[in-house]
Amino acid sequence: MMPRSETPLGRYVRIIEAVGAAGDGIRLSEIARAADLQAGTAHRLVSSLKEVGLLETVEGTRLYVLGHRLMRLLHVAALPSNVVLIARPFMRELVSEFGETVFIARLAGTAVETVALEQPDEDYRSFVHPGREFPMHATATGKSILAFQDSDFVDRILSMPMARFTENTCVEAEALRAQLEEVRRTEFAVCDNEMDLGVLSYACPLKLDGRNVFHALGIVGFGERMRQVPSETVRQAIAATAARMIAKATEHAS
Amino acid sequence: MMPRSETPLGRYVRIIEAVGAAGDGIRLSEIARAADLQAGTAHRLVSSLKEVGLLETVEGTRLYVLGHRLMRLLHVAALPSNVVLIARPFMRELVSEFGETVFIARLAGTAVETVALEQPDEDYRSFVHPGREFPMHATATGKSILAFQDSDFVDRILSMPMARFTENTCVEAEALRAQLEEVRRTEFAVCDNEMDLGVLSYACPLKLDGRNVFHALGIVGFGERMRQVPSETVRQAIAATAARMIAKATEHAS
DNA sequence: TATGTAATTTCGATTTCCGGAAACGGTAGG
DNA sequence: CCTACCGTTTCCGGAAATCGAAATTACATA
Repeated sequence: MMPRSETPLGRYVRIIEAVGAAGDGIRLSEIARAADLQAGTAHRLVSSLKEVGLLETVEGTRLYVLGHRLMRLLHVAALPSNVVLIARPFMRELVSEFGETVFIARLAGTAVETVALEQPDEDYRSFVHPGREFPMHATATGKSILAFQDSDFVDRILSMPMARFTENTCVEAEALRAQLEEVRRTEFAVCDNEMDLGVLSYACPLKLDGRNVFHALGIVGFGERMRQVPSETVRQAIAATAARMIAKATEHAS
Repeated sequence: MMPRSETPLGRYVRIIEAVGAAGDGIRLSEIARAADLQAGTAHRLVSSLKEVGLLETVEGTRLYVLGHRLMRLLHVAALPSNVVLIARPFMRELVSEFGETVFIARLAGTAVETVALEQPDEDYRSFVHPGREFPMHATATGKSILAFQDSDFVDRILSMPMARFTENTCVEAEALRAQLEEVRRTEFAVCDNEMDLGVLSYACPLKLDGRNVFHALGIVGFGERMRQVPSETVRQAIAATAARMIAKATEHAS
């Protein structure tokens, strides 16, 4: 028999991640495939997870979803939701400095979701709305967040089919990995014509708890207008603002 | 040796919950006590959890916090936070029907946190503010949420020291359990003079994902004014509104 | 430096877990 | 009705993880 290479705990976690990534229910066979387990083993592990309340089956079906206990942990761990309140004045500063839309996005599922938005008073149309979701591979905020996830997660995202929105949309895993490496180095991401035609956007990661990156601060507008300012200027401005926001948030927490 | 009474998985989860509940770092000895484990065992389990990225130690100390992998899982699993956007018009309906403040609270740590608020135009002072936290044992929203958690969690909350804000504040575990049972039955909770003097509030649970309760819809105002309407009328109104909100949210999700 | 507490490591006996394979029941589709 | 797939349960033998207790080491802080 082949020697065991992994601890049981690791398998449990992989299963949970597979179920979480699926979002709206996943079947046992898919779990087994995603976590690279044999059917019988997968069934036993999944049953244990269900037993302790980390997984559930949705009523009447054999689809697995994250369980009550895990969902509660999510709330108990109190993901920073007061961010928005703290962030607003900082975002307004950027809006008046550059005259463009400024927003905060966060990791949600396998995409990024807009959670806060400030825009110039004269702007009526905007590309982002609170609650709107964007793919990670074709947005500056998405790349800012993805760059700071561990490689398992990045692999999963990059192996999913990626939509091509424009000619500029990069859908090749290796090229994207290079972009992410650059983002890690500079803590700055660009999305130029990759999502909406004519739209340029910059972003930088937000380590709201001083440790992990699940949010990003972005600025977005028409490329023609945005390009009148050097990107380095924007980089410095949003990086500085991000730093002050984080300082405020951590001070607020203590 | 005594036979093992519990599966390792259950211990892992209890440890994670203990760390999550602590919020800003917890020491090994406290974990051992909270999860009812001997020091050596706790250390081994915690090390395994750290190994797979579910826990971390905060830089330079021996305090444990939830790890990157778990935090990401929580973000991945998080419901889209557009709840508030969906809720607003429904909440305004209730505001104009009763002329009182209406709000949504959610489980946050071991308390409830206000996440949305609508109040009558003429009201300047209010008892709830977005971001403000309230104890679970002395608020209608808190009881609405707590009533639908599993008994381990309820035990943990009720065994924590509970503040007595007024003469009406119930701080006895058994009496509170009875109240929770009533809330489970009626899906309706009352907080009469238990938190702020002269203030009466009602709430009902919100199963936003159709399955779990982590949010509650509440209405609050001065008791004198509020009591002019029969509580049954309020119950029916907020229950109906909650149902419509959930319908909207789930429809929106699909 | 002394002293107590917390953290970590060691130990052997025991239990659990693994993969592989095989069998059975249910269910959907042809 | 038959077939194919999925989910579920069972068996095995060996490898690995688990347990509590006790011993050792690190860390405070007096």
